[in-house]
Amino acid sequence: MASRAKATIFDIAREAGVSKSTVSLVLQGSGLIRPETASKVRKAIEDVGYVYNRGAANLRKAHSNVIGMVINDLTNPFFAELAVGMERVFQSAGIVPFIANTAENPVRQEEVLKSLMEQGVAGLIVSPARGTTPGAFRRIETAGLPVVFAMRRLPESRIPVIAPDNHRGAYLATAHLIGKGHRRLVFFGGSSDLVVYHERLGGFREACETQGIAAGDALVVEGETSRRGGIACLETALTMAEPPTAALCFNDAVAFGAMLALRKRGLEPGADFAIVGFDDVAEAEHYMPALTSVAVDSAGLGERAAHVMLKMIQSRTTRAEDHIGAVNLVVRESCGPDRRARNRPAGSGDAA
Amino acid sequence: MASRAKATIFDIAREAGVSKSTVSLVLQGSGLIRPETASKVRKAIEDVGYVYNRGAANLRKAHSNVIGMVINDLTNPFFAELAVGMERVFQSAGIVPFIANTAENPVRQEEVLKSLMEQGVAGLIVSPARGTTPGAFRRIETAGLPVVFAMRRLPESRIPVIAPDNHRGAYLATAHLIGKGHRRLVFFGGSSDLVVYHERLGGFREACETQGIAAGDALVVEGETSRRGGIACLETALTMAEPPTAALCFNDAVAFGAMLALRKRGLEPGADFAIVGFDDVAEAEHYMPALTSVAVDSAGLGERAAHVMLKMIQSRTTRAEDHIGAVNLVVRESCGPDRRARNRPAGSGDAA
DNA sequence: CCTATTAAATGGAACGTTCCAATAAATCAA
DNA sequence: TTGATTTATTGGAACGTTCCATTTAATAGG
Repeated sequence: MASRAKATIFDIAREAGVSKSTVSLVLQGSGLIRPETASKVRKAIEDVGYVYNRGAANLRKAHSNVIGMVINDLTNPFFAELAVGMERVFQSAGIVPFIANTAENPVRQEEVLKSLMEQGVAGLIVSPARGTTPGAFRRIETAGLPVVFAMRRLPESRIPVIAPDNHRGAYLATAHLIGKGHRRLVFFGGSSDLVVYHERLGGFREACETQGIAAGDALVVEGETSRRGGIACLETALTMAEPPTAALCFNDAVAFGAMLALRKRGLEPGADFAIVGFDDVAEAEHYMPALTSVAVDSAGLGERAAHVMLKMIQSRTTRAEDHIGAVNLVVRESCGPDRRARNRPAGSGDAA
Repeated sequence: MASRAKATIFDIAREAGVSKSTVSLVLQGSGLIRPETASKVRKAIEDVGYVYNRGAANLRKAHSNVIGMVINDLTNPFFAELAVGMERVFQSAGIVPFIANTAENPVRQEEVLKSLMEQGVAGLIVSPARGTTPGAFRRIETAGLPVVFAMRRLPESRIPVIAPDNHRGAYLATAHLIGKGHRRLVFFGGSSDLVVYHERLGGFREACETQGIAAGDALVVEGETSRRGGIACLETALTMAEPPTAALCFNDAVAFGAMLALRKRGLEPGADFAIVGFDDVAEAEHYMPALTSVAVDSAGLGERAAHVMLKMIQSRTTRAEDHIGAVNLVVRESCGPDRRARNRPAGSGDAA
């Protein structure tokens, strides 16, 4: 049954006693073909075990039906959620998204992008790896391929971005911490080569300033954006002369790491040290203690990114509006009041 | 700079003053070309903003450099780890893996497989969705495309499988539970349309039998293989006339769910009810309490699957040996001894 | 019955590569 | 110098589709 060489439309044509053009028309669901002929052809297709060669087709057709999704860290559940959101909308548009992981490695990213382009994707949705060079997307842009950045952006790039309102999210979270009585705050994780980092840190700083926290009391500890990074950040923070009592973490992974490190030191997250995360991944709700976090609706952002991409492809443009998604703080159990504040007059003795 | 129509090797040829064949040769890194000519061509490639059309090339060449990775649940961190393992080895072989998610949906899976085939992938690594029909891979097999199943298998299929030793893993875990004094055990999650389920359940049952647990005391509660499934399983188990004191869970997600449900009822996982997971995802170690689980070395299995695939492609065969990966039980804090056993003579009064 | 119109099916060129066979240029042996 | 050999380069025919321009067949109008 399995003929050695793979079947082409010519084989189908012979089998069905029609011309290759007729077969092609049937394959495309054209209404020009008489129904009986069409079903005869369809039977032949089945019989010869035909598989459509999209590469050959794309040689003539303008655009393919696949779009590439380039993600910087597949093991972060956050990105899986993003991916799932995108898939929902692409599926109903008859588009197949292929996901590729860059593992936060710009070199790998380069390869992956190249490969995706060579494959003839119709568009690219990218969450760029840390340390991506400014020129990394020049090739793609000059090729006129639609690209949208999801979650992350590059400095001075004209590529549209779909991302949550990082500044506001961080502001909200920080204000919450301050409202709980904390005066010595720290920002954990991330690094300055990430635009998102500056946005979140900016929100953190603004909240500190408007709520009257002295600049010197708003600490910053950079680090990896992973659980491991969170552990490291906490260790660093606790060795400080005047250690903080609350942390806003770059993302939930960092927050989980920080909580873990607290436990290792016999401290209880929430009671002994307040932690707020960012992203609100599914785990946040189920953690012990449940993590207070800034919900960004990752699946929703994924859907949005997909829609924008669809529109770009359709209108064959490479430009689109940025979309800044609403955020909201989900308060759970990981940030109680500052304990020391309860034992002293509030606001006193905080400046170093 | 960005010429409207995309550049082809002819454009490069004109630019460099050579023939298209020369360009092709350079593109393939052939040693037949004089170095100076080659670099002249390479410059032209750069100048015209050329992007290689792999679809066109594959029309002549036997095989592409992309392999498809079809995963049933991208949000399960376990699969992300598997994917990462595969990527490591494919990368060094110059192969780009494209990941597609089926979200445990056989229809979606069908689409995804079709699309991947049409794209001309060189091979497929698949963790089949629950409820995959036996014929789902017939098309692919008759096309002679190499396929390997990872983690999951289909009943009566000749497709090679890379999976952990599920039977043994379950046996080990169950024996551990019994060793801790538990006599009323339950198996949580999964369903009988999964071969893995039967394997793990088989190990569970065998351990019960050899360790002298009455058949009636080895309970089974089927359910989704997710956190939510675990919650449901636990609820069901606790409403039983004579509830179990320990559970082996189908996977870690189910275990996390079960622990969560215990907490909701004011019970402490480990102390009040023993839980063992399966897969040992990264979270297991960091959970509260840390989850005892069967480690399967997912990244290692991913690497193995990739190697097998590489060999199949190379030797253009569609057959390969199954690979059953070693497992080991990682004991943490989620399963203490049976409390009741401490208050009674061991082994008495357990049969219903 | 002839012509105009519509419907259905078809042949051929094109898409961007690879690869083989052929040519052209350079080197060598005699 | 001539012919043989090696080294670089090239033209042309595939590869499996799509799509346009045609052809053929069927139907309708007069």
